[in-house]
Amino acid sequence: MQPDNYEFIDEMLKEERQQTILNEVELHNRILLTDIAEALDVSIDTVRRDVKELDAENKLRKVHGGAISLGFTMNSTRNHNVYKLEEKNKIAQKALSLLRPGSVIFIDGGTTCSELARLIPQNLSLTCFTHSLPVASELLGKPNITVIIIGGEVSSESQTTIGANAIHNLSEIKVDYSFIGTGYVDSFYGLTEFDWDIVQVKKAVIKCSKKTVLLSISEKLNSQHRYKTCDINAINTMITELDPNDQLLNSFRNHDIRIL
Amino acid sequence: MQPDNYEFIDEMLKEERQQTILNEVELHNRILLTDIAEALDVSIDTVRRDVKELDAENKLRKVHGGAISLGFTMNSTRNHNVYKLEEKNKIAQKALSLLRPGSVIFIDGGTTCSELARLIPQNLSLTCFTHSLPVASELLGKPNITVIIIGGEVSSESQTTIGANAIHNLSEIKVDYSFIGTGYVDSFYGLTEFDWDIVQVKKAVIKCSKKTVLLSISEKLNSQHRYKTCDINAINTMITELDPNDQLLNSFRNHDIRIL
DNA sequence: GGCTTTCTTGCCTATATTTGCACGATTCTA
DNA sequence: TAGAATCGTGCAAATATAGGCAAGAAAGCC
Repeated sequence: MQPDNYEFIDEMLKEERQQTILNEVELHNRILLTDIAEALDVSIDTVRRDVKELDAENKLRKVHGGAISLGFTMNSTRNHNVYKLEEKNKIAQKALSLLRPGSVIFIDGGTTCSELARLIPQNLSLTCFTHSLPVASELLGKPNITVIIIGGEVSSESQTTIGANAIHNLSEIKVDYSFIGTGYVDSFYGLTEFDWDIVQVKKAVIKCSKKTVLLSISEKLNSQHRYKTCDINAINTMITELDPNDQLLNSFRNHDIRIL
Repeated sequence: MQPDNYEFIDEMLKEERQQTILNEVELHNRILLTDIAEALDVSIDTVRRDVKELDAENKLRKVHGGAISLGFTMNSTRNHNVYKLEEKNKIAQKALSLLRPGSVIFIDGGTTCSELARLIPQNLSLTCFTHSLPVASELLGKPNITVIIIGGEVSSESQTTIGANAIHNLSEIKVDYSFIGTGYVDSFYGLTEFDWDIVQVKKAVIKCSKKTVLLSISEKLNSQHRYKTCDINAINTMITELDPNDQLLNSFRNHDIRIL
């Protein structure tokens, strides 16, 4: 989120401040307390108190570290993660450029993918498969998007469907692009995860996609964990918040990957 | 706010002063009492009294430290569905009494069913099927509940999955209880809906349930619409916010329905 | 005009609200 | 599980508020 330039007023009334916060939440769907505190030049405690009051009045929902709009979507989904939101926003912006009218795509779970879902423009018509509840919620408001949820048992941790049923359902579809996230990525070890069930689903996703696009913040580069989703070669396009020429991406250039 | 240069009048009448204050509020959307007091060269107490009177006359809204224009806050009242929330809560409370540890249940979409999902206690272990995203979200926080989403195309209006895929998925399961809502219910015409697709899904839900529980606010009693979900006899238990002996429920007593 | 009554205004004091800070508890991420 | 971020609470300083009081102005009455 780019902290907007608020009109700088020496003394802001509490009501004004709360109204400003509400406007920001409605505009961006979510805010960070720290951003608001800085933008409005008040202490974080004050913002925290304001948000708490607004929450009590049912004007928004307070979450750890920020607040989210309680608009039509029930993105009241538990803990909205606001970590590295700016980077994720940048990645999602780049990913948008791959979308064409009429495309059939899959969107994975995770905050970066949710951000992509959120940014998809109203006037773009798409068919979107997803196994992520937050992603489905983000997409629901957009009139030109057909949303299809992959059924199955819901993992409360990832808020996605997992398990045999989900994997089976994935085996019966074919999409043009899948946009997936990962816990860890390394040019040698490929994509890895902490959780076994998640790996199985991601494998199924990759299998049902003509092209696979990896969305990952640079922080995850050159890290690995226990269970392997796929080789790095299985990825067709890789998007980070970095400039494509950044040296941090050097080790990925030998592979047949498009880097955005 | 730059204190405007008011025409300096040695003795300003109370009426004039209040009009000036009103003008300022309309112009800037907000004022600080201290600014006004200084600008008009009267004591802060006088301004405070003026603003208090104007507030009582509904000309502006007094807040701590200042006043804001009435138009300023109007924009934020998006209707959030809190319609008849108390009744729905009462219904959900009654429905809770049907739940037993280990039960396998289905929960329909709609605000009454969401309320039921919200109220399910943390320590009750259940397997819950649902085709409603909001219901799934409510259940996700509860550690002892296995949540399974029925896959399919998502209807943005109802925030539930519908269509052939959802119906097929429902045909492959069997649950002890299903808790369903309805658009309209009448002892003669049965359960009816405005939307054809919704009806098809509800039929599939009823078919996969050993027992079907209808949750409906009394407002919907004795109303009907275009498409029929099922006869009233298909319902095993009916729950409204009314006392089970209420005369409004008389026409349902001839049928083999348990009324809670 | 003289008198009282009412209204307005400013000042004072006790109380309430707002705000920022400190510190331990809690939650989140890795 | 460790480290960091965030949260909640209590506290103190600054500011705002409510209500009482009194001086002065305005209005009504004789």
